[in-house]
Amino acid sequence: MTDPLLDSLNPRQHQAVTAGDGQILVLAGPGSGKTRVLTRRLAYLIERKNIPAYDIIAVTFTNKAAREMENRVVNMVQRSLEGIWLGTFHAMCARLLRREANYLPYKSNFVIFDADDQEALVKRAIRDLKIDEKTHRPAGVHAAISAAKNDLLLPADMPIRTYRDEVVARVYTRYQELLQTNNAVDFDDLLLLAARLLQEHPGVAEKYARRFQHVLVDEFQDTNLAQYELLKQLSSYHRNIFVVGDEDQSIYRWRGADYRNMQRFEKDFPQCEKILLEQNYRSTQNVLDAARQVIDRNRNRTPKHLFTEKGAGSKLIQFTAVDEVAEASFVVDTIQQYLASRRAVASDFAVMYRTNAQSRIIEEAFIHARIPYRLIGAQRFYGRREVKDMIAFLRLVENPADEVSLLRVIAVPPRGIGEKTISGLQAAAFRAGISAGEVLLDLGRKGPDSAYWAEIGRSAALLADFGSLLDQWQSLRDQISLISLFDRIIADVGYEPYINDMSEEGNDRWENVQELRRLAYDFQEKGLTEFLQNLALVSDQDTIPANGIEEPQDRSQGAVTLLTLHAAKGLEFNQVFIIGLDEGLLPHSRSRDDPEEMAEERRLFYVGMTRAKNQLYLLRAERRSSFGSWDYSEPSRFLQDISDDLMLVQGKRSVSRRDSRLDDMRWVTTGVSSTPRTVYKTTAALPESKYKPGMRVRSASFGEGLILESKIDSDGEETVDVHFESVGFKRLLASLANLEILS
DNA sequence: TCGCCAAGACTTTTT
DNA sequence: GTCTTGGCGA
Repeated sequence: MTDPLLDSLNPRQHQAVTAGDGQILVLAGPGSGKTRVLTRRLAYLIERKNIPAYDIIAVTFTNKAAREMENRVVNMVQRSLEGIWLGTFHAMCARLLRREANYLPYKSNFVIFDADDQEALVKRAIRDLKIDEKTHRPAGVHAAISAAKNDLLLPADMPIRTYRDEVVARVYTRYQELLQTNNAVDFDDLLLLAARLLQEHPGVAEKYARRFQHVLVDEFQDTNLAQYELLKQLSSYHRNIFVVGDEDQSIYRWRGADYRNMQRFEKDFPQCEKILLEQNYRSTQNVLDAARQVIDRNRNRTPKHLFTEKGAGSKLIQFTAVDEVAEASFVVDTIQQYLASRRAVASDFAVMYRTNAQSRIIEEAFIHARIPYRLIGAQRFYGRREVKDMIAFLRLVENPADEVSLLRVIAVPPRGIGEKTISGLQAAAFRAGISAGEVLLDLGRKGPDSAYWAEIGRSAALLADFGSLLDQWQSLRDQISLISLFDRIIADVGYEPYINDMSEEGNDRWENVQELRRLAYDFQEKGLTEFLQNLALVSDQDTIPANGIEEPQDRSQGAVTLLTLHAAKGLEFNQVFIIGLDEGLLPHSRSRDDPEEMAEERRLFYVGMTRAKNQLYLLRAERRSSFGSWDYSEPSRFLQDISDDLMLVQGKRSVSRRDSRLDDMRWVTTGVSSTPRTVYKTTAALPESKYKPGMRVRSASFGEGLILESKIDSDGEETVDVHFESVGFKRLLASLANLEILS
């Protein structure tokens, strides 16, 4: 008899799924069936061990992973999953905190501030304390506060060794005060507050620890101290904790993740059972061997010997392009060749890069070649102004104390409320000891009878108008549906004509608002609070369709996926291009001086490599344009770790110089012809430029300098980039500059 | 108060 | 080259 739960598992997977009670540590290499083990384990506990779903907590890092697990388990078990705690760390913590809000200085309907809100609030804290914003950048201070929170440190616990530490501690203190008055928490607080709540209230900790007979954790290598502590607390009674992870895929150090939690786990639970999953079901042996050559240089890890039954497969291909445009066109040309020969469809491909900024050139190339692509991440939807505006209106209805949202929309669209009026409102709120939102509501309800009317003076009527709108929305909130509320807000403030000026961009903006409205549809039942929490906790990862399920669409061929290496974790593609294998980019220059950071760059590359099922392309460019001039770079050190027998090195494309007339031609790849040819550029037909890089020149106005670059545009006009000793970089028209050639 | 323009900063990864 | 910020005029 075959058992659908245990069917087709390899011996190691089987061992993990059916492991007994206690602490289980599964070291799962890439492509080794990690998700499968986790979902089967969950199903096994419920179905075979008769553990009520209610007594289980399973945590992941992304909503997508949680959803995927849920969907799979639902299909495997007869029983209902009702009552299970299955979700992301952040969502599970939010649930815990809302339930136990009476132990906290927050109301249970607190809002969750996203990255932008957090930075705005840090900025405000810095200004409140009259600290210089230039020397203490809000982003940097926020990063320091976030790091402290991930290490479970409150402002009072901050070690102070330098003046900077002292500044950070003060801002942190003020920042927390502001969050509290806004009835808001940030991402890190969700973890920190939950962990500390359990630490400080043994009664509460025991309640949850007794309930959760089994704790399951995905991506354990990415946990930070707060998460680790939380898991320990939750599993402290039954002591059944099942974690799955891979040190080699830990890529969130900068977010406080510590892969050594894997080792800490072994120390904290010496009797734990450790299971190694090494059989890979994704990649060819060549890809695995190359990946291993890269990752084996890291220390402090459990060596793994990934193997596959797929066979060697084809060699990796390395290509050196002359610049980032040539790099992009190699990607596009190669994909077109596959598509033309019908050996692949667009969705088989992924292009991965270290920094989001690299996506633009690639995007342009895809647009020109008319290959459909989808871009993951880069805040493209939730970061949009119009989307944030609408969310801010909704958050204000939910929680008028949310001053960040209030300030965001109080003058949107412009309604005569400016800086002065706002500071008057804030001053009145401060004196009354209540939030600005409450003052606004009072003005709206009572008009001239409000105690604040006279205090604020001239502009009180304008504030009262907006306050009255807010008041109406609040009372409508429980009477009408979420969608109706949404529409009502748009109508009341005249948002549509404000953002949609009928231009193409205006239409896009309005489309985004409509998209948000569609998202609200799914929360008609669950309500505003849930909708807002969901908006705060969705990640870009969550927009990637689940494995195997293609978007219901149009282009039956799907689209090429463009994404950062970070976003690639957990995914797989037939053909993978990793671009930008240059020193300074991958590994990134910011990791240069820190061995731990460098090791993480290596892991990041490893994660990217192991996404490839069949073919892996590694690309680099000898130079890249960075605002104005060219950056030249060496090949990434990681390339040198891959042995010659695994990799084919291809010649570079011959473009000797960037020329604006070629920019138009560059993309003229022949999409219709059956053999799309690479367009090779030559310099033969070009008019000679008078000035050449490296020449020394003298200018009447700037003195002596060195030619960095020279190009001729379509009118035959020559533009030169010169570095002058006196004034540095200048871009000049050769015909006007009258440069004298010295050498 | 608001919109326009110029100068300046800016590129690491994101729940 | 692009996005944000701040200053200035209407």
